[in-house]
Amino acid sequence: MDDDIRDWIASEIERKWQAYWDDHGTNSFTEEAFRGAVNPFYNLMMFPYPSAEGLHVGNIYAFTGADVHGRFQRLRGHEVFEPIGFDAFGIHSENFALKVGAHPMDLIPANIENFTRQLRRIGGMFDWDHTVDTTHPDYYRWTQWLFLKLFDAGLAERKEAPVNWCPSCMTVLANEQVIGGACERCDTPVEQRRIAQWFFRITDYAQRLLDNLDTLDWSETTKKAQRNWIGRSEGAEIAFPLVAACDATSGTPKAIDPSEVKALGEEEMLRVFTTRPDTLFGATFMVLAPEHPLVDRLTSDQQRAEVREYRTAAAAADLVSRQKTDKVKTGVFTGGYCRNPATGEAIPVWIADYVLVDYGTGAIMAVPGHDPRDFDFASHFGLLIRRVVAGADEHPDEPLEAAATGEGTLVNSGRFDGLSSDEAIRAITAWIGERGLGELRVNYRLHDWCISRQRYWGPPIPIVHCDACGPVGVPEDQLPVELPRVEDFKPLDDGVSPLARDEAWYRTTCPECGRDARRETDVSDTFLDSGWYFLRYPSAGLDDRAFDPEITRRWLPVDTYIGGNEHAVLHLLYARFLTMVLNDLGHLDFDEPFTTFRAHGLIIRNGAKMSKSRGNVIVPDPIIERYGADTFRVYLMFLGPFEEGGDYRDEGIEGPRGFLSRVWDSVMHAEADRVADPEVERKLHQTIAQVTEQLADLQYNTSIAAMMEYLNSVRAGGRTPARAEVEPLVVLLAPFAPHLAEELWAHLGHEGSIFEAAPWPDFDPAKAKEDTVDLAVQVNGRLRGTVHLPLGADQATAEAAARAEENVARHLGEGEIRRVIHVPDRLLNYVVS
RNA sequence: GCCGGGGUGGUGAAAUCGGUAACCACAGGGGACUUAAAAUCCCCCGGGAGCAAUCCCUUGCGGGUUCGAAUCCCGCCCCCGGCACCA
Repeated sequence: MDDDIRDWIASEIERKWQAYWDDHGTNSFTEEAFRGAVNPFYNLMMFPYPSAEGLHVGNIYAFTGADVHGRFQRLRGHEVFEPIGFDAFGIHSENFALKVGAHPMDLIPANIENFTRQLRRIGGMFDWDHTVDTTHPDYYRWTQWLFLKLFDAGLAERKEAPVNWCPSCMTVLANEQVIGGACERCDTPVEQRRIAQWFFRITDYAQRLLDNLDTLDWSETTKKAQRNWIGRSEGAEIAFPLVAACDATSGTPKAIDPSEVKALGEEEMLRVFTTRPDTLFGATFMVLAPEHPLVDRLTSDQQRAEVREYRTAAAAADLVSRQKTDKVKTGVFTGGYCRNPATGEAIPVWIADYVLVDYGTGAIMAVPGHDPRDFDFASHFGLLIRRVVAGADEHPDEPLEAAATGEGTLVNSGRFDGLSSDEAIRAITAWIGERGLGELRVNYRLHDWCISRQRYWGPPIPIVHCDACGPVGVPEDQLPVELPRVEDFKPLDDGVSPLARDEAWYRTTCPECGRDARRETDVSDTFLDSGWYFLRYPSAGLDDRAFDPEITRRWLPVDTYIGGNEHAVLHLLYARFLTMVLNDLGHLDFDEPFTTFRAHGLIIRNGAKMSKSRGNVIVPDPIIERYGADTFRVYLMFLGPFEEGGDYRDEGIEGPRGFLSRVWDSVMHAEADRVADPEVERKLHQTIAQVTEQLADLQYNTSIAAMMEYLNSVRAGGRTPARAEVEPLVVLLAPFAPHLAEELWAHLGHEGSIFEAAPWPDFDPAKAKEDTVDLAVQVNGRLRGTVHLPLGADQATAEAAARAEENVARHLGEGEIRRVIHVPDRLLNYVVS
């Protein structure tokens, strides 16, 4: 029975050790040990959404990679906290419930039970005493508390805003949830609607979110994604005085009498943001977003009908077609003019949907000579295009055939002619700044975080609307505002939350004045649930506060966070923002939640990401039943670099299976009373060095390869291993194959869990050191032989040996030796001609 | 278009402070054991020439630097992911 790994693999030994861990609390802590942890390590992985389908291979890949890291840190002497939980609120669960005609309150517990079973089965080192379910009132009570903290701090505000509306899901989507103008979930084109929504003022934190990135040990791709998302740009805000319409039929700028401008008054300004204030002299017209508040003021009677028609069309247009960048530019002239503060010319004001209302000021100065979009627009409508920047070989009055976006010096710009663009940015801004018409300014693409959802399956936003007092926060001692069980939770096309149909629930009294009032009937975004769960884990179960200050100080920030890069901007940015807010409010003494973040790669099968629609999904359970969790874990980690993912091939698991089988066989038959062979011992220490170094860096595939190579040398020629040769291997392998390692550790006569008892093998450089090397011998850079030499042999020794090689000698005979390059212990290269 | 990551045998992939390209596996071929199969074990396995020794070619393409380039530099091509009318 010892000889065949299949006897233990599929069931008994793995289940035996899983039961052992539960019974002995191997993966959890006593209260005292938890609070008093000396060398704590918080190992976090992104918690799953408990779908009806169960864990998929992608989940298991991510969790295994994180678990290997946690188990490694534990064997290295840390007290490792490795929690798991369930992100169970949200539209995904709600839509699934609607589809199968069930209630999420009934479905979720069953899904969680199934997930829990699967998570245990894969042998994760999870602390089941500190788990979290975002749909449980004990959790979302504190999600609501968090909302109130932001509300009290003035960081949550209600405003009517154009929002992305998915007509299929019938809900508002965050900008982040709109992918290419369509709903990220159902691909339905998104429409615009104006609804009063709750927003978190994440834009207040834009610069800090950007700056702190430099201090974080995160995957570079993730940091870059965040930087792009925050989208800082430097430029200037410039005010263009409004002037009355002169000749509404003309689209060309015309000089205007200064006295006329004065008479009209300059108090009314159209403000624009530009990154190119150096091109101000080339601004020959203005463009407002159709929704811009000044459109009515600017529109002349003559143009009114046309403007109204365009605005109506723009408002109705879905965002997909509106955001198409390759369509012909559209727009209409308002009949209004502004005065270019640099040239003094009156320039026409247009509206067009290529200008976005929610970026910058919602208006631009159009510089068609040097901006491709403005060039397209001007060409299409016959507006003036003026060159104000010229390259070294370009004439100032040379006509432009396309927007010139390159560097150059200023022309047609009055006293600024001849300055470089860089110099002119500061000079021109300062010049118009003297008249109070401009200043340097920074803009961000980041938008405030809309957290309102007109849906059912989420935590109610803890606000009461009172006619007298306005929106009032629910007092903390009345939390949670429980989500009622509503049987008819299907969203309707009226944009009203399902909770608004439950009058008994929403009717209440104002906490401040006691008069009749109405509860907020929107629920909050799932990203709020997941934005703080890592704070709750260590304090899970505490019912008097969201998180305990002492425990939090000891365990946070998170040491290592592992998850998918699909959350690079949404989840990770929100979590950072909330942490900063809690830091500012004195609830946390750190302002970045995740010291180290690593994004894992994707599992590819048959050339594509696994998905149901592609039909290339692997259901993990049967594989685990057949091969065991350990084999599956090793296989997944061996596929390719963890941070890059890999191709899943069904036959590939045979390699790891055979490897574990040979480990088993080698340990079972090892001779206890023999000392290690010196050659094998050398190899062992080289392996210890490599595995130790690479595990710390999540380089799992090469660590496994190193262990396989070592085992091959242990078993070379069918020799019987000595115990001293294989016992350290059991420990090295334990993070990957924890059950097998436990069983073999016990077989070797040790008491207790390997993760509690075993020291990580010591690396001894002296023992790893080779005393001979194979030196490559090249002639003119081509390999002509190798010579076996003592380590550290000098050039004379190396040359003597090299010249004695027949093949080397032959090639040296071809010419005269011009040069000899000797890299000790690596190579010898003769340059011959 | 912009920003990341990548392109190496039949396949997954190693090797990147420039120094023997292809570790470790999978698939394939051959052999041992077996009545047979499975399992297990051993050998071969980038391409070409050669009986062999050995030689030539090969890290997406084209140049360059260097005694020496998968690795560094310049110019391209392709694939994956993200962002995208953000002024």
